[in-house]
Amino acid sequence: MTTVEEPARRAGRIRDAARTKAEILKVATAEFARAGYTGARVDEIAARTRTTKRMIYYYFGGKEQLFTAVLERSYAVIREAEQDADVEGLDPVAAIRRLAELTFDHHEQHPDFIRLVSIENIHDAEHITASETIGSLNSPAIDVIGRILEAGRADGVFTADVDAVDLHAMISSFCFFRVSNRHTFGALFGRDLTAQDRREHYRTMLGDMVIAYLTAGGGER
Amino acid sequence: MTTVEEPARRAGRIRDAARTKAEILKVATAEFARAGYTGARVDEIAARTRTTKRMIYYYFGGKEQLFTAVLERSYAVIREAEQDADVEGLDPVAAIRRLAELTFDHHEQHPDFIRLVSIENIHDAEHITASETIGSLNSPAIDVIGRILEAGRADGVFTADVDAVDLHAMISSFCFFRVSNRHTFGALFGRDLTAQDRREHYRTMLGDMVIAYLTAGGGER
DNA sequence: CTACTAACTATCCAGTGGGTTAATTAACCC
DNA sequence: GGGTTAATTAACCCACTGGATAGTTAGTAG
Repeated sequence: MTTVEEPARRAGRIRDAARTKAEILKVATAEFARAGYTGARVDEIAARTRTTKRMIYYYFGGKEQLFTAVLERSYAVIREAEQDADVEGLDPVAAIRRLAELTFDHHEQHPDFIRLVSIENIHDAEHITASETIGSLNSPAIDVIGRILEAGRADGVFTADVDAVDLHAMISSFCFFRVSNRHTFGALFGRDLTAQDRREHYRTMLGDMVIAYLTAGGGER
Repeated sequence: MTTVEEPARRAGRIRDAARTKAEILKVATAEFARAGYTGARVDEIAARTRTTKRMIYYYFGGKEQLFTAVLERSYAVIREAEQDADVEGLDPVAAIRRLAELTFDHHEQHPDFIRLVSIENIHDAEHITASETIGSLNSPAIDVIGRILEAGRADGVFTADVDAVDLHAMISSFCFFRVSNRHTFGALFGRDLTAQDRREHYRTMLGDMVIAYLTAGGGER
């Protein structure tokens, strides 16, 4: 009724390349995390965007490149978070525990990122490997751990023979597994690793484990 | 050449339901592990089998049920392996270390299983949850750990306040992550967690970590 | 030897999904 | 304000994919 043509009008048809691109990335991140690389549908991503499918190909080239872009952005977010990790001024033991807790918190707060990493591993990390922006710059977390380890050994409190990368692997494995495998673990053992009333328990457990390992008498083995 | 007709002949056209079913399962396991649930192609699975696609639907009903069957069989294999874990007669510390090493070895030897579990987690463990054969029976590993923990606490060597399920999570997380995330970890930090010349290093590291945690003075935190 | 059933093969189909072609329009430059 | 380009839309394409239909043959019971 009323004024004839132009039904509803294409409302927000304002041109903003940056915004459109960012919106596609955001939606794509959620969709890839939800359904996996193959399971994600380009049409579905487009539908949840204010743009069309063609825009995805216009800006990213294809599904594969879109997924790579999603990974690149996700890793960039993490790196930023790691930059903010402030453990200066703490003694080595407290610093490591703090860092482990930060890792724990970060994994908990970004389940979508965990899923993307799992998905990328299913695909043998081929996108990350091909990407130039991801593989190059090292994680700041490694440097921080390295410095704490050094200080701890100088103090004589850390006796374990590990380097920063391996310790990072140890901490990450616990945090990552708790989120990534919570579904199968819950189904198999009837225990929700991410239940809120167990959160502190696991957070403490992680810190205890790492510190115990680092400060162990060195007698065992 | 030689005898005319019947080119090669449908050689092994012998009827054997069990063998056909087993072959489909075997091929499907590899294909799902390789490409993920959505990425796996029923046609491809059929092609790698001595049978046809129709047989898959004949025996399993559909792609979804086939994947569930693959998971069920994979978990059954693990359970069998866990049954064989012989740690009787060892003192608690040695027993736990041995069990951790067995877990380590098993994860290393079954990367396809790791991938399947990762894939199933991406799908929120919906297949396992729906399956009747998997969720029901508990893992024998939990019972073994439980008994060792009890003995260790009775001896006074284990001071940590953990139960069997959580300790299993701790051990599994390290072993699982090392295999499941080796690609992204390698790409990011330039370290191959599954390199053969590092194998002993990580195996020892795992045992040290778990024992240190269990026997820690309990002073920290 | 016949009849019957389980195991198996060949072929087709409708919907889907990544990608494309081509036309349109907003913004920016001078 | 005319022209150029970047951003955007609409419609189409066709290989692929899970699944289905229907027909065939090996084994076996009587």
